[in-house]
Amino acid sequence: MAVLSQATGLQKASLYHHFPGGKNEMLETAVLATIVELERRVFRFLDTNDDAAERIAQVLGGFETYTNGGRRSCLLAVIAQSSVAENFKSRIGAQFGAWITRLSTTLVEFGHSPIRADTLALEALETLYGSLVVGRLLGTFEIFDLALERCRTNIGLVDKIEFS
Amino acid sequence: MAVLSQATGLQKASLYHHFPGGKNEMLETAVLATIVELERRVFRFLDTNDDAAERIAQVLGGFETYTNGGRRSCLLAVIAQSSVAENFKSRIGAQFGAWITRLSTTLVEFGHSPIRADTLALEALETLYGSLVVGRLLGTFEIFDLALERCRTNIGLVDKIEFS
DNA sequence: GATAAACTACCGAACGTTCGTTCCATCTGA
DNA sequence: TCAGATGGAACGAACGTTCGGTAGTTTATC
Repeated sequence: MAVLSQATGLQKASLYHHFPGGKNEMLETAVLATIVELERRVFRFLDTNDDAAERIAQVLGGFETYTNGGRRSCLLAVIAQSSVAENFKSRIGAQFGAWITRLSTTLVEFGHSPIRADTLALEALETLYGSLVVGRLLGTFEIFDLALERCRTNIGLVDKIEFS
Repeated sequence: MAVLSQATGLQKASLYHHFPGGKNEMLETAVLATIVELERRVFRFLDTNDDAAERIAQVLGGFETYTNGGRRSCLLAVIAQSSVAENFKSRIGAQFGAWITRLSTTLVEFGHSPIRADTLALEALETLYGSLVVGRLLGTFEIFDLALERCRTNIGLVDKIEFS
């Protein structure tokens, strides 16, 4: 509460005016807001009119800006670890499932087989979130960009360098 | 404190007898114990007398049992996310740096180039920790085994299936 | 080998502090 | 004028910590 009070510039009593449900409602609002933010800054690009390659590239770029180049961690990932958010687990799970499905669909449109697309979509999220975690463990942010580049290569957005 | 009290079967006052430094010392002990556990159950295998392929396989298998097949998350990853453990960040970072270096050395012995080995070592940890996080986000543990298998394939421990 | 002294592990009870919450009064803008 | 936004003040509960005491085990002393 003290942190929220300082961050918002409001006293605790004022926070209770906006969130009568208390701590629980505040957390729920934060979770839903994060889902909205991820949709707006990252996965929204899957549904534009650009061609598949461009859409995938925008998703990856969106995730880079969303995490500020790996410097900022994702609230959903943080609370998914702790036991705080048992209530939100199914909501978050369904949302990520939908995002992965949409990404996979776009990967099929890009040219991959359905099975390969499913693997690549899951693999991409694992790589991105994994590099966020490992970056924090190591105390460096450089590995995030490497992971992002690896994603692009695996998907086929970047031509592999050939030594010929 | 209540959780620790219940988990240990000791009253809070007794915990303070064993950890006069209070909450801080308890967290520090948990962090150091986790590092010891990871060394004992996972990375210790890098320094046995087995050949390189066997050692790497044992490390991956050790991580699988350590996380109970992706069901249990790693304390270090959890606290590295939060701002709780600013004090331990450098300690954890140094430790993971050392582990990655040792893994990379073994990968060179296995036959990879030094540069490729560095990449593979980092990539392996990212994949494993990433699948832990994404598994929790999705609410499923099956993807952990897939990620583990992908690690083995990338490293070259498993022959790719050829359709001939 | 018996006795006292010191040490160890443990707990009940209390303490000040912070947390989560509520009530009520004031202020603001339409 | 009046609904909505804000904060001061208070409250019970939980947290983090300390203190004093008990029971059991070692160690030192004769």
